[in-house]
Amino acid sequence: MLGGEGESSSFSSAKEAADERRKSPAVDGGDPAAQSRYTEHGMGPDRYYIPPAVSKQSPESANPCAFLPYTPGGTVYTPPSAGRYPSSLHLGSVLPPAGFSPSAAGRSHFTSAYQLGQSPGCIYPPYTGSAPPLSNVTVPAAGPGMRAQVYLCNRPLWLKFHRHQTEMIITKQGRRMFPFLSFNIAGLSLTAHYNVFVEVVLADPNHWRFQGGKWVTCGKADNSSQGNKVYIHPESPNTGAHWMRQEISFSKLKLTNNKGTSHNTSQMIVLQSLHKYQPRLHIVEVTEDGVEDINSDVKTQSFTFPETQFIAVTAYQNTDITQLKIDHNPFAKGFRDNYDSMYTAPESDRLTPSPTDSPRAHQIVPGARYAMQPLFQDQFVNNPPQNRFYNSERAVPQTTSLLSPQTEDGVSQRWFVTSMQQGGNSSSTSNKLDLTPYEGDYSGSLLPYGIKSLSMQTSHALSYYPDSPFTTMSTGWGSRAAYQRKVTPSLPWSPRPSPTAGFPEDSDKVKPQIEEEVNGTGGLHSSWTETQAPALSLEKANSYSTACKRRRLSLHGPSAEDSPADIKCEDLASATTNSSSYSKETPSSKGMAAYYSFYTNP
DNA sequence: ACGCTCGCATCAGGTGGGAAACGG
DNA sequence: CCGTTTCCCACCTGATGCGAGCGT
Repeated sequence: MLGGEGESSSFSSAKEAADERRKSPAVDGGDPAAQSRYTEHGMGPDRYYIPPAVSKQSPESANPCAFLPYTPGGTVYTPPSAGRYPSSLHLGSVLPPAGFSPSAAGRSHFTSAYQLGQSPGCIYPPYTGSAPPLSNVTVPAAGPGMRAQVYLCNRPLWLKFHRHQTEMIITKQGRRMFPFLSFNIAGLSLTAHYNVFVEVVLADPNHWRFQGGKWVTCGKADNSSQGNKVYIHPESPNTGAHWMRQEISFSKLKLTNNKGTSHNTSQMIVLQSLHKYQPRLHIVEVTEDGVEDINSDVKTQSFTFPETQFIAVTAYQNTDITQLKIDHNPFAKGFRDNYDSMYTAPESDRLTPSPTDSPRAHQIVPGARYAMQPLFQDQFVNNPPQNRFYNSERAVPQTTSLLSPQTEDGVSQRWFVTSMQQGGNSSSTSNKLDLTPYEGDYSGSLLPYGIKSLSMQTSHALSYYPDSPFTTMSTGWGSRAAYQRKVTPSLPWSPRPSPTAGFPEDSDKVKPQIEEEVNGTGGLHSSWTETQAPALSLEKANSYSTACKRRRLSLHGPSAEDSPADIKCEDLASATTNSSSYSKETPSSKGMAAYYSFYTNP
């Protein structure tokens, strides 16, 4: 995939562009000036985000799949002294001087009030149904001033954590988020340049404490926090085509409690333990040099996904969260206690974690991880494409209908936030994401949920990696091949050229891409399944059993009903009989067919 | 001889657990 | 004293380097 000649040429040009970009203060994380643009400067940390209250279903909600019933309304809790808009964003000259009032300054703030429905076949009642595939979604024609739509790619996984109140470890040296933020963006101008970054703001004005098995408020939050609150995506600035081409992952974003950290500030966001935070995605239109384009009507758009709220901790408090982390985070595989049981399927059916397994399988769904890891690793519930993690947080161009998981049945769960003005805030201060819509289906069909998620990730997730399984499967999973194909380590700012599409000139391919994603099938799929079944080595399994002895039990004994993590592979298999694909005897050759069955058989 | 593929060893970095240290 | 933070540990994965084997 990356080996193409055309590709290399595009890469070189991209590299040059990257070099140019590095000069841009806006993107060079190492440049203080650049940093200052987006880092918190005097803008108090005292900005709070109050989750949107449950809203009445919007008209769109009529079509559960099309848009989530959740409300718009994410509001930003603004202490008297705080500015209304993301304070941490000190954009200086780049941003309109007068406040960041969405309407006034051309900055829009969106919450996940709208989520792109997945499409028919969605297993979650609230979402399923007539959800239109992406193609049917009203996506404004790309162009300057257009409002973007953002999908939280791994929303299902986030929801799993959210149900237990997500916790994120913060350490002095910085700890990556898990789940991490991963988005798909649509509606940007193909040729315009944008900076994409995440800001983490206080979600509420309280200090939290884990007591009696649950989180309770304990005094007021310390608003004196200081330090960087923004993480600029390494590939910023880049064209809209580039951002829309594949998922945008923030897997390398690190959280720290070390205010004095002087290194890697561009990769670290400073938080305070026991405080609740709300990540927000910002998309700022800039000039090619990374300077905000003052001629643009819509300069900045912000998106908030309530389910990504989390409480920063230095040590996990809720064992349910710990278990979820262990179950889904490949790097924590050593702590899994049920590793053996996970691989009860015939050797031939065991999908080896490696090379696709974990890291690539980051954020996998519990059940999925055991069986279709490689396939599902990504977004669905979770898994981000591998290269996003290790090569550059960014995906590979979605060439062959890999763009989106929302294929066919549109099962792909992309939660989409569209232009929703910041207004309409609910007075509710509840920090809980309103899961009403989900709870029903979520708890009731949790299993399916995960499964579906898994299936979804496939195409998309894989697309992230230059050495995506899809790209290499045809020739086998040789780890070697995968490695060799990995994107050459490039400068952080290097725009990642799309192997198949030149950058950014090929932006016109984005559209077709979307269409592909909607139609979603790729010949690659079959080959993928055929080659992605490397068996888990017994040796590995054995070594793992040792680790399993260290098993840790949840003090609260998460009930099976509400602890997704407890769902075992076998459970999934049985529970998803409909989705025959999950059968232990599922030959890898059935792969894709089975794979899709997940979607088609809610 | 040269280039390529493959396997292995090594290293870096990520993970949660647990004990020790810290601080109110 | 108790809650929180820090540090170290074992484990895991991916990346990288090296040498062996093979074909041209």
